[in-house]
Amino acid sequence: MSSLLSKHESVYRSIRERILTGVYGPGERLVLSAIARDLDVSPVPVREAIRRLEAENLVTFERNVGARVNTLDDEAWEQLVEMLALLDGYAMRRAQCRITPAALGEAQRLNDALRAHAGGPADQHGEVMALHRLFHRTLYANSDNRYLVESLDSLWDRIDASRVLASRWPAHRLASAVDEHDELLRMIRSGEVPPDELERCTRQHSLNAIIAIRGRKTPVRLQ
Amino acid sequence: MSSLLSKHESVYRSIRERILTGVYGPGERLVLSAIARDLDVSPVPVREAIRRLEAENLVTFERNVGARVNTLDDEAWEQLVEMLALLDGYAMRRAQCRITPAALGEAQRLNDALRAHAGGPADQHGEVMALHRLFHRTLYANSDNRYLVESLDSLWDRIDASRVLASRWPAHRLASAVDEHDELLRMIRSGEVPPDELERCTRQHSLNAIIAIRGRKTPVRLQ
DNA sequence: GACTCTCGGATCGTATACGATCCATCGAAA
DNA sequence: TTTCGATGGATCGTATACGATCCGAGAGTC
Repeated sequence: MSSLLSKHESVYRSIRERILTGVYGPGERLVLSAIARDLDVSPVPVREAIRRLEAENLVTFERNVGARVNTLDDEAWEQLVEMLALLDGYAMRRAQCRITPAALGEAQRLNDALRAHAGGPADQHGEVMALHRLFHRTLYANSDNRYLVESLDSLWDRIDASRVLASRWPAHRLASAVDEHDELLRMIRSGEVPPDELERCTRQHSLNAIIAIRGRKTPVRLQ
Repeated sequence: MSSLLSKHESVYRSIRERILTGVYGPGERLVLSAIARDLDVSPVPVREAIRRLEAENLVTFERNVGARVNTLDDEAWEQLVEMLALLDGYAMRRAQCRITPAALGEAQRLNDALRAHAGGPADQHGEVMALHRLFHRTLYANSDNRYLVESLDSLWDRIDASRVLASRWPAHRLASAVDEHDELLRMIRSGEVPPDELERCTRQHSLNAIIAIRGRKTPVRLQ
């Protein structure tokens, strides 16, 4: 008599899911006993799940106080997105000569779906964010480096959990992003763009998100 | 009446230290109850510690079977070093205009110490590895991006734990590495090397480690 | 001799129990 | 009124207990 998942594993997935979808928002307290009661397990597997989430930088745990969903201030958020730009740019470089026509087509389809949202109502941020993330993942999944893909997934998780993009992406940025995506797809299809150039452009595309969010508040000082 | 560290924390540090220094080698089993007895705690905090190490990719845990120190096959090792090359290259780019003369001097001193080992006995791999890691850390610590530094530290941990470098770095590689380090320091000091160029050279320096370890066994296929 | 089955020890998985710590609240003293 | 210290509830921290699972060893069968 064994369930497929250990309790600690299913608790881990539940909490993680709730953090990524915003059910547990940034800064929210995670009380072990309350979660245990809610998920109908004892506090022990909940503690294990929280430890994993702590190691993944999704929650912060303070001794004798408890766990909280991580919060990102502006600087931390920008540094994370900068990491994303770095990894995504390199992943695109690696994917350039490995990517299948099917994956390229899928990416194009996703970007077209994004474009359909560009003029639409601003209350569908959740769906836009999911499409955007999936567009990038469809491409970087072809980079053929397991750790690169894992790191990118993890970075996106942290960025999603912070709700910064979801709440502050300026509406006008979406149109530019979609155009940049198209340009990246063109570069890959052409097969004649030097790797350095493709990596540079992909990196810049992600860095543009930082500039867009900063707006005119602070001087841009990237690199 | 409180110790500075919770038991789970001190257990975590103990096990981690043993993995990084090779006391627990790759593939070695970590039996919870044995570790608990050894460190004089109950199995519960040991389990928490193992969960963290699992999330950090230092150990793998299999349900109802137990934990093992992670093993890296050649391909996995190369992919990790490739990540290291990517992050380290970018960190150097960011550090270029931030690095202090003191840090530069320290790096030079470390590299000189490395050179002193270049012709010496081959049985001091441990010390050479530590110096080499520290040389790079002294530079990338100036990159002013917290997550970049954390990721680099974590990558070095995993690479150290795999014992691949320690056991298979060809002796002749050290001399070349030391020369490349000098060249990187020169580039930073000159203050006139374009960021792209510095990043490219730093990245290549790390990739050279892969080529050196591969030897002539397999065709080199980077990027 | 090879295969299967059963059994038992090793090990993990989780619940429960209870002590330790923190912190918000409230009352007393300055 | 402000400050300080006491108090109690909320919450974490860890030990213990015991059931569940795995896996290897040995017996039994073909």
